[in-house]
Amino acid sequence: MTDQTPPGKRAATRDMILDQAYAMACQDGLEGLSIGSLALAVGMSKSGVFAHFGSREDLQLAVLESGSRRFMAQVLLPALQQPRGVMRLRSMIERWCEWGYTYQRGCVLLSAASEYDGRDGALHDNVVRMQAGWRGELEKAIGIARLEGQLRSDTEAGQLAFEIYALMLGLHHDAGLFGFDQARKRTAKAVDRLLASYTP
Amino acid sequence: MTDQTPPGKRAATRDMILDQAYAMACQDGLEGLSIGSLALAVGMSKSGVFAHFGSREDLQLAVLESGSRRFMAQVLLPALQQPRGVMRLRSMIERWCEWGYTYQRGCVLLSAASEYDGRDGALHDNVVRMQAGWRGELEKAIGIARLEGQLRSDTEAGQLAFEIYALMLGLHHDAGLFGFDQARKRTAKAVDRLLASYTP
Amino acid sequence: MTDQTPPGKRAATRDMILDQAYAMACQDGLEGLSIGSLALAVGMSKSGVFAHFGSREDLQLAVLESGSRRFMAQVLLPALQQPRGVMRLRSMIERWCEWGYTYQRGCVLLSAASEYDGRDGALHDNVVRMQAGWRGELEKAIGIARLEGQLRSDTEAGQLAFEIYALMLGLHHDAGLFGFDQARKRTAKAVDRLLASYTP
Amino acid sequence: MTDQTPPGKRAATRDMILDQAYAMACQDGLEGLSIGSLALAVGMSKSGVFAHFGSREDLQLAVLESGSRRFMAQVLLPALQQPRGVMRLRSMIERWCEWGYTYQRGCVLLSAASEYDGRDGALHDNVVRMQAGWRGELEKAIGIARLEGQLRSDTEAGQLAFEIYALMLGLHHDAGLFGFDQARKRTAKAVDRLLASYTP
DNA sequence: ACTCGCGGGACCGCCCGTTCAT
DNA sequence: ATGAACGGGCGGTCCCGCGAGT
Repeated sequence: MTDQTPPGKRAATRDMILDQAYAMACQDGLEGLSIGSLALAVGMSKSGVFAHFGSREDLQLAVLESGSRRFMAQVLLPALQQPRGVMRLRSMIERWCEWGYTYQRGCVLLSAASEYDGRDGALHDNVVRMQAGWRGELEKAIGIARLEGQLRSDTEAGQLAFEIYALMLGLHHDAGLFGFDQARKRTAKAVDRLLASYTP
Repeated sequence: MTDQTPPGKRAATRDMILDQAYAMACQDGLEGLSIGSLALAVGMSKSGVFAHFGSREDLQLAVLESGSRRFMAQVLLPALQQPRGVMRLRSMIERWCEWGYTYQRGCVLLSAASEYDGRDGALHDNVVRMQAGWRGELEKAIGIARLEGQLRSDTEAGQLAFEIYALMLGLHHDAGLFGFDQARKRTAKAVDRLLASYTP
Repeated sequence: MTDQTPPGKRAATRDMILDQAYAMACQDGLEGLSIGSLALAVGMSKSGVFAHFGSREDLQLAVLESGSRRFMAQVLLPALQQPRGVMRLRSMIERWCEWGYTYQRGCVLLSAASEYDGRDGALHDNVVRMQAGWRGELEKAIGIARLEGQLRSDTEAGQLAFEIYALMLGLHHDAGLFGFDQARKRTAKAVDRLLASYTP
Repeated sequence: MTDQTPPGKRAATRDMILDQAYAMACQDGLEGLSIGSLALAVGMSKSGVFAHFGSREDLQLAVLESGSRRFMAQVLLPALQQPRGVMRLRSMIERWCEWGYTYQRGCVLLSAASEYDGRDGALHDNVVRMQAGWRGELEKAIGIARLEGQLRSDTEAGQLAFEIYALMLGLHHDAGLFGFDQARKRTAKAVDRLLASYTP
């Protein structure tokens, strides 16, 4: 519990770096991260920053996972508090819409998907794993809603999850290029229409 | 007008470079373009390539515009041959779906949108302009279809265009991460359902 | 004398580190030693290792001296047990030939000689001192053998010691590049011929 | 014949760099070469120097080969002008003794031998190749001298070449540590005695 | 007393976009 | 359209010191 250097100094510093790195990656993508500029931003030396991660790729992986944890904490977990069914599904979508636009602009996970879709390596693999994981959560919520009788019994979870996902990509895209507000409204409308067409 | 070098030699070389650059950008994005590797690929010297564009950014702009022209030629123009109305709209979507997956994987324009959405500069501006232009074409086609009575009279062109766009993003996303075929099928289903819900 | 930490804990740790450092220096030379990899090899932290020596140079000096002590223990001391004269001299040479090739390949002292011959500093000075010391031992043994009448009375100790030394360098060189066995045989022949030509 | 950049500009610059690199490697060994300090020494930028070689290893290889060419030009070729037999062999040895101590101290080839004997890679391979080549030349000259009847008919070329080589190593070693002059004298004596013992 | 965690600063090899004279 | 060179930045490794824990 009590270490030799103040309790969690290392972890604290690492988290601080990671926070900054996450913020920077939200703007410039994971590929845009450079250890030098990150070090400058957190007021440390390059080697000091470097030592916490061991390699640039490991830093990127850490940022990616950090993004995933944040996403889970702010989107998935609160939604799981909601009652099962469409209400929970809607909550996931709702929170997802706000996610990334409260504090900063952009979402590392989505950017990462397009940055690493063509390549291979640890980054690619983890991106796929995370996207698949979250997609699975969506499908699970859809499945529950169908069981509850709140979605049509012939609803294909994969299909609906894909369409929801597409709308979020649309939101992200339009928000980046044309502004968040209009995109947000259109997304809301589209979600309503989408769910309506799957309602019995 | 007539130089010592054959009439269009310079332009021809430039086009050749641009072709290669476009192909490379499809894989690694506009930010992944490097003058050195491009020069290597076309068998010229770095400065030879460089001289044709003046700066890396201008090269990227040229590649972007080249992508746009290709897109117009392969997606928009053929669709405009189709009879006005939903048929033309469907043709646009259909061609859009295949675009980028016949010759190579990926679409520079879409990648560029996520690469430059947060930044500013000439690249960003041009990306926005092109996206807006294409979105406008979609909306125009939607408007015509509505006038023809093939879409419900309360159809908001901007909204529907947004939703179509979102589906294409979904296709692009899933194709990159989980494979083209399944993504293509889901997109087709979603498009059908989407247009159906806007049909009178 | 008696601390809170067991009596010779520090010295024991230091020796353990030194052993490892010596082994590593046999392979990569004194200049190839790095505190980081040494720490990794002995399972300590870099600063833990560092604290035992104060600087990289001091570590190198310690390794050098360690090499010298080992050499004295395995080559000089046993030879001094031999009866005075050519027999003792031959014993020195014989043991020298085997030295460094029983446990590991290479000899730190010889490598150090070529690593530091051009430079100056503490390392250089110590290398010179040790080489001179060992050369002196050779000359002393030669002098005794001459007094015993086993070498010609006009034998110059310095000259003969130089030639013996040269053969050992030849052995070391050829062993490293072309293999130990052939080099060993040629060295043996040369030593025989050399001593024969100095025998009355 | 007439290029756009002055005839041999590139080669001239490269040679100039190589000269400096060779001089530096004579002092600090091939492993001591660093592109930064080399660039500083020749008054160019790091990238300017780098571009001439493509990698540090290639630079080292170039320096190594440069050393070999110098050696051949200053030692082997002039000796081959001498009449066949012991005279030529002596000429090789004589020139070898002076080699490296007229302009600068030390010999890259010999240092390289001890730097790379334990490792593997292109450097090691080339060092072995060059050492073997030169050793072959020595043996060839010895063989000729034996055929001429100037060396005993039972002379083993490989053995004698080894012993000559050893003496040169001894010269190099002692010159570096204790001064050139004394080492030179002892080497001369030893060579005389060595050849005498192989003379019929 | 000894060891460690943590960080700094210099430097490394390498690659980038860019310029200028040819 | 080229060849030569530049300046700056990259990720990474090195040796080293400070402050604190056991």
